[in-house]
Amino acid sequence: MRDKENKNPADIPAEHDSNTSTRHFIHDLIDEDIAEGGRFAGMAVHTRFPPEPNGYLHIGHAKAICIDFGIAEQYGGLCNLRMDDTNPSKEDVEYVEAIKEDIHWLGFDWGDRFYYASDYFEQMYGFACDLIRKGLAFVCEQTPEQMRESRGTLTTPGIPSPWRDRPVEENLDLFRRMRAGEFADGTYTLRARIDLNSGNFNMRDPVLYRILRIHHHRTGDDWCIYPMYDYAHPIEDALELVTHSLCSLEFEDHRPLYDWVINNLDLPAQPRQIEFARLGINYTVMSKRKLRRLVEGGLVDGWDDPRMPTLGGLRRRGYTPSSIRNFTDRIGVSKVNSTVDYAFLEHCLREDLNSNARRVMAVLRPVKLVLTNYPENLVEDFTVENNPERPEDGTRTVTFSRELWIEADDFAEVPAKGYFRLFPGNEVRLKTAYIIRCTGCEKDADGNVTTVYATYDPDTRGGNAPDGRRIKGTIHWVDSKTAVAAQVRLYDNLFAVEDPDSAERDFLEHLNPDSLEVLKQAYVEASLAGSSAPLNCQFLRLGYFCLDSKDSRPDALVFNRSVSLKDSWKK
RNA sequence: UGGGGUGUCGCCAAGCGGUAAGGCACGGGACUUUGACUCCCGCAUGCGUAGGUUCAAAUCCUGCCACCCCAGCCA
Repeated sequence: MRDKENKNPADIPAEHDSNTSTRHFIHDLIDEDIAEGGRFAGMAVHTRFPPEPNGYLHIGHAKAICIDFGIAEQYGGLCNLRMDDTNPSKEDVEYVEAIKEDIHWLGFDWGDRFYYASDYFEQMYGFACDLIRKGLAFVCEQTPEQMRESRGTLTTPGIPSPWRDRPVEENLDLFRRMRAGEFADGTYTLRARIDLNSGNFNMRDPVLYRILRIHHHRTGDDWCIYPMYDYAHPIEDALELVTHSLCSLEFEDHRPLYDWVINNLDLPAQPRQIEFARLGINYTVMSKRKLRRLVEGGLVDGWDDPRMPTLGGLRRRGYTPSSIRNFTDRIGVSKVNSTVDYAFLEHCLREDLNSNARRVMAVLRPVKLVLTNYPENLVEDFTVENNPERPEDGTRTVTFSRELWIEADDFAEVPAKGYFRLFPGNEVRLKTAYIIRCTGCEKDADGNVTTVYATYDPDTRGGNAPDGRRIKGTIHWVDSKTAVAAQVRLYDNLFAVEDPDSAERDFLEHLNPDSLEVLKQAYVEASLAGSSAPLNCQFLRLGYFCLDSKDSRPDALVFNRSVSLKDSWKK
């Protein structure tokens, strides 16, 4: 049913094309607009993603990107990328390239439609003069304090600025001189003349232009007056022939002003603003301001720390573009303030990596296993499948000898109820190698197990029992003769509480002290020697890991755990 | 107290007057050379709440309640 509206159904991943969650209320509204014709007659659906280049993109932006580009795609329309750079005090070119890179990484492309709001400064100035001529804007001399006082309160209307009825010619002259740099910063503003009685503060004569002598990253010092978002945005959209301007819920109050600008100017299009809820995820924070505090406070390893919800962080953590697109697609789009479980994001990653990541064996917390009846100098080769989900990915060879590394967790001197791994007297299968029987262990002075002893059954090569006996446990291992040492970083939630934002206390007080655990002496199988990023793989029975793009070197591997495997045993 | 929004399972979310989809999480079972994957089964007599209209209401009407956003020369 959904496909009826989708001009391009082939672009929707097959695994959820029967899922209604990809269709949502915005589709309904657009369908209505198309059916009505009217101001959208003859126009292709046209959206835009308009970030302000003042920080790095995070997964909340990914939701918006998927909606903006996704809807354009589904309707056979277009989506522009536009830097909303109307406030030079916060912006920097540094972010522009990073933003473009992140969007491309997600798999979206804006073609030749990359724009800057600053491209339109001259036209915006002209439109402002039009508003003045229509008596819809005036130059105001109120200070910020005076403006705040005369704006009124929730229950009382605003009172008119003393400059509200300034004659058109005088307004035109003053506005021209504002632009010419005749006045100091903050001394004059251009304001819209709308409705001081409105219950909506945005309509109580909002500021349209302010004087700001700040070097702009693109226009340099050409301008000393800059347009405000509420005035600039509808013009930017209209000039680009955008039909549907999608944004988040907090702009609902701004829509009347958006429409006011559209309706009072002679623009080439009349875009419609539609608002949706922004993404929240538990155990993390999403505001740029807070993420910045984490970075600047040195609490994380930069904007791309693998624990960060930034696209850079998720990428370094091992998240794939399709896992993120899938996630944003499946959480749906609505107007309800919502917080999605982090577990769902993890689910989407596991789902992707389960079918695509090659399996390897690695031992994170090594304990030596000695097979006392295995010949001292014998080395055998075993063939292992790279991905049981995808036989076409082939096989590889791992070596096997008398001394192996196994996971400390896979041995228990005294097994808990239901434990079916290695313990004295018990049999276990070494993945693809042999069935072994534990005979005991050796401990150091502190009681830590240092070596586990076992005998192997030579008749079970490959792990098959000729007598058909059932072996419940299969454990992973790495040959100590060929193992490659590696550092492995395990990550947990950055915050210890579900909603670090809500509490009375500062969000930083909820940081999870155990969000990072570094294992300096792990062992991975020899096939991984010399690898370099990007590399996603599954460490058998442990989880999905990737090479750290910053710190790993072919001769000194560093892995990040992207997400653990589900574990129905965990004590 | 003004304006704008939203309330369907622990978390997302369909539903648009005809008798509560789906996913995640969770619990149980089957399978298993990953305690993974996969596969079965279970999981809202209930849709913020109180009334009303109707043969029939999550869907329509009215009142209440709760939560979110807004008084930047930020976006």
